[in-house]
Amino acid sequence: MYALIDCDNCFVSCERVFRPDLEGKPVVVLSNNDGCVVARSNEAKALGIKEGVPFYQLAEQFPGVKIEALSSNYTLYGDMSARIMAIVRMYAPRVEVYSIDECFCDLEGMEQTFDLKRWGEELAARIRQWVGMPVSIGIGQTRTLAKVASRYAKTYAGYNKCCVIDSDEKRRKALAGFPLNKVWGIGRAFDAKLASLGVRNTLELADKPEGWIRMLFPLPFENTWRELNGVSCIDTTEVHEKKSICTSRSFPGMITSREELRTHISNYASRCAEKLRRQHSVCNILTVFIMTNWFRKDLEWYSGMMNVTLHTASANTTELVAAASAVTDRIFRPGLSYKRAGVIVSGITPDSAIQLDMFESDVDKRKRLDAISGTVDSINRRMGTETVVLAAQQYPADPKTGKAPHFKDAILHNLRTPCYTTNLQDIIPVK
DNA sequence: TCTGGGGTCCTAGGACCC
DNA sequence: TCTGGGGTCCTAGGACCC
Repeated sequence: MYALIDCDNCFVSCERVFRPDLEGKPVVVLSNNDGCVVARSNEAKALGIKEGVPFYQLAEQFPGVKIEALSSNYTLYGDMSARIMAIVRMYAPRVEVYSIDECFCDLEGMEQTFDLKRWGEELAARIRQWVGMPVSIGIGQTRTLAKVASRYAKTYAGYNKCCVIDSDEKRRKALAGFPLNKVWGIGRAFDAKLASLGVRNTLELADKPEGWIRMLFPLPFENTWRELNGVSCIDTTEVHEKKSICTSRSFPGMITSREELRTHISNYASRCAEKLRRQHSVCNILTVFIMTNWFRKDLEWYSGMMNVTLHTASANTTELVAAASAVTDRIFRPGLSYKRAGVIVSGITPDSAIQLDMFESDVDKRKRLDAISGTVDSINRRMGTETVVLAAQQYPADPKTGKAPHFKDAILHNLRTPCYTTNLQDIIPVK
């Protein structure tokens, strides 16, 4: 059996722990640049606020309605998440963190000694008490069925935050009442396709013969179908080495200057290098992409993307920034207004086994550059991110203050809440 | 005026190699 | 006039997840 522990409206709930005045109100949390709605309270969902709507449209859609909106505060959410996962680990030996707001537990061997329904109820109550986060727990024979169960636990208060599907009878009953587009692995496109094939609910899909699935759907979909039938075949065991790492941003305004774009891209490359070093990896492919504003139909649309293969795999800031900068020059088209750009690194291998280039002439230079990156990392860890950066990452100084703005400030967060749990200055006073 | 960011896997076509 | 078979790599796009 598997359990899914899933936070209820995670980002909103994190904020409410420190802002109890937000309880009972429609609350939304926004994406970077306060662009889109990424999380909603139940009250906001009940109003009909859809996920992903642009923030500025809320005022048009809901005139006169008081909606509390907050910028996203990932430092806070990450810390809250870590606390929750730590509690789950006290309750189950094998925990797979699947995302910031959910984790799976492999419960093999626990069925005999525990009443799983009570186990789940206790865990949910403990997380609520210790961290303040409401969670819903679903338990089933496969991870997909655990997901189904967690949705029931979330939707109906009668489950007391934990729903267990532990018999074929319960499985069939649960699937018969389950909308296809809420199944893990079925998105808009498959939902539409299934509808056109006359499949009306999840049980009807599960009952289709294997050959039918295989003929009409791509490979990964077969796994979803098997899981619905109680055959576990989707593994979420944590992978420590990612296959690709991406740093990208949309700009609050638009960028026309090559130099400004290059400065941003240098910062993305630097972030990618840091992420690589954090997971003890190196990459040998670096991709840069830039694009104009998709939504501005009155402006020319352009999207440029280019790879560069590094002679020697690297996680070195200097080398990745130089590579990214060179690629940027090749895809940059003057006269356009750019809205979004990013750097992707791939071809990732462990940094313990770097294959040197046959023609690498100056191995010592590489070692020196790596040592510099390591030193910069430790300074920035201690003194704060971007205390030390390459000159290429530096934005022009503000003429008024004479100070150069930081990359981390290049995003708008007008409705930002404090880092209650990670910054001493932000700790709330207790009277 | 204002429209997120970070991943995974799969497929298909074109360029190029032998 | 007739025009193969087996690869790799890159690009681009589409599906899904959070």
